[in-house]
Amino acid sequence: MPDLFSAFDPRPDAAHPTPAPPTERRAARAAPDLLEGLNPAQREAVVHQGSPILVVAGAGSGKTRVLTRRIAWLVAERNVHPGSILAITFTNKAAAEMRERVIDVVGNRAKLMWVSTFHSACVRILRADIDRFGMDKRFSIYDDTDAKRLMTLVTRELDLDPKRYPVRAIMNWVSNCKNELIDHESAGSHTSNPNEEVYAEAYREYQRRLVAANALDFDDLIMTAVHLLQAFGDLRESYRRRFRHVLVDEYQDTNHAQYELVRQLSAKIDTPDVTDPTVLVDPAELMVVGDSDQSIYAFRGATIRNILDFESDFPGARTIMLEQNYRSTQNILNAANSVIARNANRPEKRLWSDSGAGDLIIGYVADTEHDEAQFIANEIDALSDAGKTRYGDVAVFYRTNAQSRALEEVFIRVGLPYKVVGGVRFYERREVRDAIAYLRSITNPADDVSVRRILNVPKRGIGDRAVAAVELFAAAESLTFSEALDRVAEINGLATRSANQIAGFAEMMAAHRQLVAAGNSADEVLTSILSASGYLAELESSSDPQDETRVENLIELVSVAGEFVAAANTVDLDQEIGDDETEAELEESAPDDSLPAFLERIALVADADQIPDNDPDDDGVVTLMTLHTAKGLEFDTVFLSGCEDGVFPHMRALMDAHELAEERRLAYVGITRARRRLYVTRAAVRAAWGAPQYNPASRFLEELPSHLMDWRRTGKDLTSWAATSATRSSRSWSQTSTTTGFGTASSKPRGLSVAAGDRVLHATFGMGSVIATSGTGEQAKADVDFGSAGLKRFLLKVAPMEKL
DNA sequence: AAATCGAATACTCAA
DNA sequence: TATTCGATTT
Repeated sequence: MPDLFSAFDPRPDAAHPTPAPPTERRAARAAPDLLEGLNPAQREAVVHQGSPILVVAGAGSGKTRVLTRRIAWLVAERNVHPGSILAITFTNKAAAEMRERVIDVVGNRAKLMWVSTFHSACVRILRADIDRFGMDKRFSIYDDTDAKRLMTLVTRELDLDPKRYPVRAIMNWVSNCKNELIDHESAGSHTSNPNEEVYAEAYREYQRRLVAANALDFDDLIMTAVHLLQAFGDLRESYRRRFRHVLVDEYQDTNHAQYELVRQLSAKIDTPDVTDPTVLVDPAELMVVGDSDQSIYAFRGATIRNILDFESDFPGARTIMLEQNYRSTQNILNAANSVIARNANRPEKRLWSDSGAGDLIIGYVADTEHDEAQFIANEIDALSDAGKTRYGDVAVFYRTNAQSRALEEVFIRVGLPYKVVGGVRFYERREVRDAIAYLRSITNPADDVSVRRILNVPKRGIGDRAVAAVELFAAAESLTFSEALDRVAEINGLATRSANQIAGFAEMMAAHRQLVAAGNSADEVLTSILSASGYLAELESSSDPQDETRVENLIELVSVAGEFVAAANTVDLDQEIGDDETEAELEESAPDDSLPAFLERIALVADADQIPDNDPDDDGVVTLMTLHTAKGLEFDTVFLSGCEDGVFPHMRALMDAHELAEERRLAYVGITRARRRLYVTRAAVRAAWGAPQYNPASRFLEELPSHLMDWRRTGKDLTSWAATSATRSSRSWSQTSTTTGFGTASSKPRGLSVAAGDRVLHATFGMGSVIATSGTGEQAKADVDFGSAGLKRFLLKVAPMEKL
């Protein structure tokens, strides 16, 4: 890979604003087009030269447009070589779109750009040079589930009490370390309590096993890429020479590791090549785009520090603000502004639009989540019948994936076409994961987690005892698990049947590694292993109806692989690459339909990559997704469902000011996705884990100016049973109802009845206020906020508590 | 070694 | 509610 970089000289970057255009025609056409329709601030961002630049882009202010135009401008006007551009986007889909649009303007040479997500870019860097850290270039990428499995093994080995040290907690801690670029060796010195000493030890062992399996988890992708650049000057230099322009989208959601990566790539070149004066010594031009009000990924280490401190991080930096919104009506913007204004310590910023006030925001309070879904379905139908919108222009948002169920049930019943984005993901289904584990075992035999997953799937009679014997042998001979399998004849204490089965398994895997080595494409290898392993046969002969859909999913996976292979082998014949590109460059974008390439692709698909395309020729489908997934998108009509305290904002955010601020930003993101129509809905009663939950109105609803609202149904309209404890102000309701549970009135007369909004006095925690109630009868519980003492949940039957 | 059943657990958000 | 885990049985 480094050879490829030196195979071309980046052309001298245009110091002059209007360089000689490659062809007269292109320049004559492209130059005016690229700035057309941009406001002055946008225009400035597009043509800015030299110093680092931060574009503060409010929601809907046309930042994607700015990014795309700027890249096109760089290539068409400033004669920048496409291969020297690195653009980081948030999703692969966004990357693909941006690439397409630039190709439209400057032609196929644009394919030489790196337009990708942080993770894809890092994988690319690692695939090229991770062997310098002693790892194989065919490393596996472990997702969250794989990582969790591995960590569970670690805790078992270290004999940690899973109650005291939950796997989840350890993983979060490790993840935080990696986001801060703290490796397993130095983690021990970053501990502040005895618990963390244990975490650090688990980190060390986890990492040791990860390396032994020749695997990286998601956080490693970024951290290891940064470490690679930090460790090897020549590598660092070659990337810095290569990338003359670095552009980063959604900068507010970068974490420390990502920030450091950007810095590494766009830093000054330390050792200018004095022998060749044409080699550039200036650092790459850096442009980052973001909006601190849309920062919603703190839970995975994102810090708005990066955007707030940009000017001090990059001396001489310049900031451009984009405040004009081209997306939404003024009513929607005012609503968004009014909500986000409640967050403390934010730089003042107000979006404005000249597209008119537009419709009022429609609010609806439903009795149950099903009624809420029914209202949404009815509204969508009515809008569609009236010709006001197409299904494809409508989206329904919710805070958590679980909320999609009620919506789906109703949408199916009324026949409303929809698609759920995210949630139970395709690649997380058992059969798909099994198939992927097979593929990973083939490409990366050291991948213990995958090999062990499928060793006895389908059943081969290789049980725990056999696995233990293999493990023992592997440890004694210091082999990987897979290598031990290959030498099954030497293993003692193995039942003959098991030994035979293992030998057969090892042979099968070896044969498939041959297939890959012989250059067979990903879909061929997949098809072969599914039948050779007997996996498909077992599902097909099963009588369990669930297995039918499993077979369908596997067929789907095969066809995904087929499409991948086909796409990799597609060459555009109608557009030719400029003659100034060398063979080496072309080779870099050469088709790769191999199995490792396929695995890499599917490891990094994001939820947002699955969003249905909006084909103007048909009606499309309604899109259902979480608020997080909705970031960066826009729809004519948006439903913000589940606006209830405890749901949105989420229960776990209620006690912490920072988390609450993040939830509010999430609300801001949700509201600003809407172009013309915004609905906010909530349900008084919602089933959670089987038991009904009564939630009060979301505090964000009160933050919407009432003159912008059109309430179709309010808390006062609730059916009486649903109104029970559902509203903050309805104390009278609660006294009539909750006491009697369901027909067991006499059994527990001492069960306290409370409603959200009630004040209570607790024997140990003192005074608090009821946030929400859940369960009925004997199981009735209440969540009470005691201020500094925190939020507690009580079983009302036994809680030493009285109502005030 | 595999199948079956009941209990426990889990729902934030995600590359 | 739905899946997963572990213990128990065959």
